Amino acid sequence: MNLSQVKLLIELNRNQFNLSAASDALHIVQSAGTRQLKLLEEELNLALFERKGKRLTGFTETGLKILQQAEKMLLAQDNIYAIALDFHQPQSAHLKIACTHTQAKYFLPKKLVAFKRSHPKVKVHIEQGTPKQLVDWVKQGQVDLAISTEALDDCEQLTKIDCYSWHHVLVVPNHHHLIDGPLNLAAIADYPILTYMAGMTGQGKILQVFKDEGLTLEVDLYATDSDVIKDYVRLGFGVGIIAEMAIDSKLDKDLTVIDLTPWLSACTTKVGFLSNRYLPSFVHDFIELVTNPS
Amino acid sequence: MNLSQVKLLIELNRNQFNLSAASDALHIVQSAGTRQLKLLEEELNLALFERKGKRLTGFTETGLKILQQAEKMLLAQDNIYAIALDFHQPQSAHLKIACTHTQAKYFLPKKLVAFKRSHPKVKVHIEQGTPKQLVDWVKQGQVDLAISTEALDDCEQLTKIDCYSWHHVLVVPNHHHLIDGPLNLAAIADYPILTYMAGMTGQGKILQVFKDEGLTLEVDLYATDSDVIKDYVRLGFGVGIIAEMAIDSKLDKDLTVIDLTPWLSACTTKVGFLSNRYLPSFVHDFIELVTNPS
DNA sequence: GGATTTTACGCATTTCGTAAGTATT
DNA sequence: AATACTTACGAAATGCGTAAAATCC
Repeated sequence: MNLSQVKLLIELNRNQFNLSAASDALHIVQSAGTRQLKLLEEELNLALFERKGKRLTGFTETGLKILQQAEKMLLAQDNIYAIALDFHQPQSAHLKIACTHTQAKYFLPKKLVAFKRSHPKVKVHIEQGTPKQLVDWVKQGQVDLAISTEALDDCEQLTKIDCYSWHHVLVVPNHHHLIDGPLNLAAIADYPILTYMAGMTGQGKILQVFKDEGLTLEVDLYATDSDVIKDYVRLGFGVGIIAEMAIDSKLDKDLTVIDLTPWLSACTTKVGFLSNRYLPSFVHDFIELVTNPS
Repeated sequence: MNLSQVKLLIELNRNQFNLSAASDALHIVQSAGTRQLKLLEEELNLALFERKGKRLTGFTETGLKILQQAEKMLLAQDNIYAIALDFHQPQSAHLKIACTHTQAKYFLPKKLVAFKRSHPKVKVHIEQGTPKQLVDWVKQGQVDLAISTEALDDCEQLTKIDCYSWHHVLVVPNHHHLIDGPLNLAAIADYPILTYMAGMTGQGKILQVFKDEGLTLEVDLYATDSDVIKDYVRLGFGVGIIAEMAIDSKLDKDLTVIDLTPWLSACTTKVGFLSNRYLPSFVHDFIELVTNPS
């Protein structure tokens, strides 16, 4: 067996079993690709691919198992190069974080200040997206880690560590009627609701709680962004349900914040990363930072 | 990079950084080994080994990190060959189990009967040893899995799944004084105790419970084997504390079994294996069998 | 007919082994 | 002196590219 043969398997998988395309990806002529595949199948003495005449149509059952191991081999190889790179230019290192808007704006800043203090030369990238996107980016190795309340748990491959727990709060304009009357879910449901998009920042949990009470929420605005929600609350569109850390006690004096802990259970924000992938020490340092309270 | 270079790293680690020995292990002449190491270090542009003049004395810090990835690469490669082998001769397959005496004699039999029924052609090996040995054997790949109550949890690399929970029982000859009087730990501690060796079958838990009560146990016989303990109980050496599943209601009619659940908490027997290592489907079937209540 | 895979042949590169030389214990 | 590593050189093996043939859609 050969590393180029292993790479060929990966590329065949990426290119819908097209030998020509896979060979191109490896910068060899197509006939060389055919030959290497043939050699590998001969060495293992089994068919890695289903064939329709000469064309490859997919992996065999055994081929699929072998592909999985092939991916592990190449990941480890990539890690070796990453380690070497890390050795040569620790200074020009890049920390790539994927997270949602709420984390980027309200959780990360103080963490990154601390991180920059201990690692002044590391460049930081913050990629924003939906929780599902974050997970994809981590899986594909585009980013080092993802910080999110959602979607991380759905992915088996990711190692997850808790960062912190928090609650949702209700935000209304000052002097809103809800402030005076007795508070309960039914009272809230009387107003148009502004909150997060599906799959973001614990939104599913919010809707579920109202549904369990037999209440239908009239959600008038779905946003990815806590600030957008707050602004439309200011404009009188309705009442907002957002994450508690999205409240800025100085800037949000025109809003009244109402505790929802009696009704909504806590959410836990986590950091997720691929434990198989080599991560430079500064990435581990950063994970340590975000998973330890303040 | 090259698979033979990767193998060379592994062999250098196994052979105390002796290039000649490592080269021998790879069936190449020593000069070829030197050359490959040089090529690899040149490609990565870093020193993998500490050197004293020409001699290699150990891995550098970076070299050690790379060694770990190299081991992952070769493990995945071995897995590919294992998958191919599994494909060609599923019939001549061998299931290698490591466990303690108690598991081999009192837990495995009914499981293996069921396993043999569904996989008649698989040959079964049962390797007995102390819990620590079992863990080593699994880590080194000498066996497919270990079944034990102890030591598995100490090993990070192993994947552990619970098999079943059980309690310790007190065994005494019929008509023993302990049967009539009020039972408590102090009463038991009045007699010489026969039980397992340190590190076996929940022994640590037993001693601890007595110690917590301020009692010192007079252990007159430590054994690895429940049957040995029972026999010496029969001979009047003292009272035995053994695992409940080691009682055979038919063969042990001359012994009285006394429940210890009020004092000793439950033990959990687990199966441990390397999740990185490829295990043929019949091994997974067996794990399923032992982790599901019969 | 265009795209894809297989096979054959010659050339370039890689890697090995032999052998001689250098350093370490 | 024995062991361990490096370097030089020719030989063997591996792997590539070109080109032509076969097959699929």
